[in-house]
Amino acid sequence: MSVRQRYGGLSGGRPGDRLGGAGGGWSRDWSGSWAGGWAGGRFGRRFGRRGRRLRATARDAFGWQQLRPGQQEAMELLLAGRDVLLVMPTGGGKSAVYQVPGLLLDGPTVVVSPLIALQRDQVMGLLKAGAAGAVAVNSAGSVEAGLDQVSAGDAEYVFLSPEQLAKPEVVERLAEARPSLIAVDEAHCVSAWGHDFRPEYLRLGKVIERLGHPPVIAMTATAAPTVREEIIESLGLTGAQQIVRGFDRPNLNLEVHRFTDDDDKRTSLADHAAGLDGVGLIYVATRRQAEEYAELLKERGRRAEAYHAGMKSKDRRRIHERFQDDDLDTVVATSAFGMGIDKHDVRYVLHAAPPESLDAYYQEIGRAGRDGNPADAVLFYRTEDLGLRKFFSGGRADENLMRRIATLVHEHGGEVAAADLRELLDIGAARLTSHVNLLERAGALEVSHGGALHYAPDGPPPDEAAARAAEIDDVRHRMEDSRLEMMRGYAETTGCRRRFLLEYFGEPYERSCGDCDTCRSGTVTPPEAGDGPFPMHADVRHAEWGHGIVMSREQDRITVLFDSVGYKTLALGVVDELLEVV
DNA sequence: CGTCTGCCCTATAAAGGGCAGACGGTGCATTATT
Repeated sequence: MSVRQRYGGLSGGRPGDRLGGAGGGWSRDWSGSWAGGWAGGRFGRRFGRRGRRLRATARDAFGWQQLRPGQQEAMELLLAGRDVLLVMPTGGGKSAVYQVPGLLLDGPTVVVSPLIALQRDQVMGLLKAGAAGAVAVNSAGSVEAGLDQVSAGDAEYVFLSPEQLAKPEVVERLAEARPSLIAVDEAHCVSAWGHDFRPEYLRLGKVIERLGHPPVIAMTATAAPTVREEIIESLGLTGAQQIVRGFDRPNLNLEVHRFTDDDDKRTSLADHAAGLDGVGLIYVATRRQAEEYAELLKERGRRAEAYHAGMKSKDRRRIHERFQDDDLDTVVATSAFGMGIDKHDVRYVLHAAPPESLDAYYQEIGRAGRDGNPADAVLFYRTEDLGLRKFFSGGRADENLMRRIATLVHEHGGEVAAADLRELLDIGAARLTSHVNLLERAGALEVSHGGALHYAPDGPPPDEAAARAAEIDDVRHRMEDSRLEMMRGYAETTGCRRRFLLEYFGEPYERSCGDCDTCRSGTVTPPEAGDGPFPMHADVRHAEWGHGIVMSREQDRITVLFDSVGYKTLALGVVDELLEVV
């Protein structure tokens, strides 16, 4: 399957909606979204009756006087039975998009949420609004009691983690309640966490099927095309409509400060942060750095605290509260601090090290300037800092282990309990799940409702299955490496940074913003006029890497997203013989 | 992949070089122990 087929197909369902070969955009849904901002209106007219019902419910049950076009469009699609992928900035009102239709549809709404803290916030908000019952089913409380509440019809909204949904008995209970809507919150976790950290994320597609596949909405604040594609594929969304609201945040001042020496960088960042007004965030790569930088800022007279997952949950909660209440100037954090931040006047987000992808970077700097006032997004960068990210993404799957798993299940011939396999192989649950996930994608294993494994009737023999699974894992790692390379590209580009970011997210932006550090310093070469040999978003074929899509063009180079190896930046003049438009 | 830690080594003695090995993020759930 080609990138274009996948992208085009993803927003499909209504063929007339696609731009047929015009080459200017991938689908009308997208072009309408990124150009339109909030100023829509066409959907309200098109779905008059549903729109009125939705607006009335929003007003009567939640007290919202108006719905934004992106919200209403998504809600109407859900009421019409469609699956939706919604990419909308935090603070754009993503929660409303499932809450309102949830009330109108007959049956509970299942909300998949990655953090217990987020589940708690959402439940409290809903109960406060008083619109309907809500319950979180997780290890912080009684799972049994929560499910009873659902069975009794007392909970319109049920919040669960993917781990709860990996338990067959939980899914059975939910299925009996006949859910009418499934919302997957923070859906980028599917791609970011599913493959190793929290492999249950990759099982959600099966869960959705088991729950009868009611309309599904997957929601996230930031996702590049490859990530969107992965979410849709992994969740098994059918004919999903993508609603992508503009990525551009003109009030964010984009800068990169480059260093060769780590001490210089540290001092420079601390001095810089100490001179900034307002409340801000500093992202660091390790827990230890969080402590160190917090100390440096305290020495400079700022109210700063570290935040990372190694701290007591009580202290973490306290720091979060103080941050919200302006009782701190700066929180110095690992990636642990982020989801659940609801603060609109964050004036700066500084990075002491690059994250693993531009998706993660944009997610993190997106926490600045939600109020629309100017805010700084400054990356303090050394090339060496990419090494740690490479390490974190490391770990290739173990082909031998996969061969052993496949062989065991194959020879057994029937249903094998996961627990038995774990004991037999002496490995942890996460390790088993991630390897089983790969074997499943290779078409060798199937997981039944009860959670047991069996060999796929038409599956390849164990050896071949393991090899195929290893190849799937390999492609993913190549993709991941290329995403890190794009992070490097952003940090090291002499072109317009805003353009680099937006084109990464698939928004054509063939100009310079005039406002980022590179534009101001005059290093930006003017974008190439006209079409050139490789137009934006053209399908191309490379002699070695096969099919790809042109993601960005500069005067002397282009960046192509290849199906097999991810992002590659190619020098024009050199590459012309190897690359052709197809 | 890069950095930090701890140890050995040298040999007027002290401090610093060299080297091997450890460590590095995100959270769910569950279980055993106070």
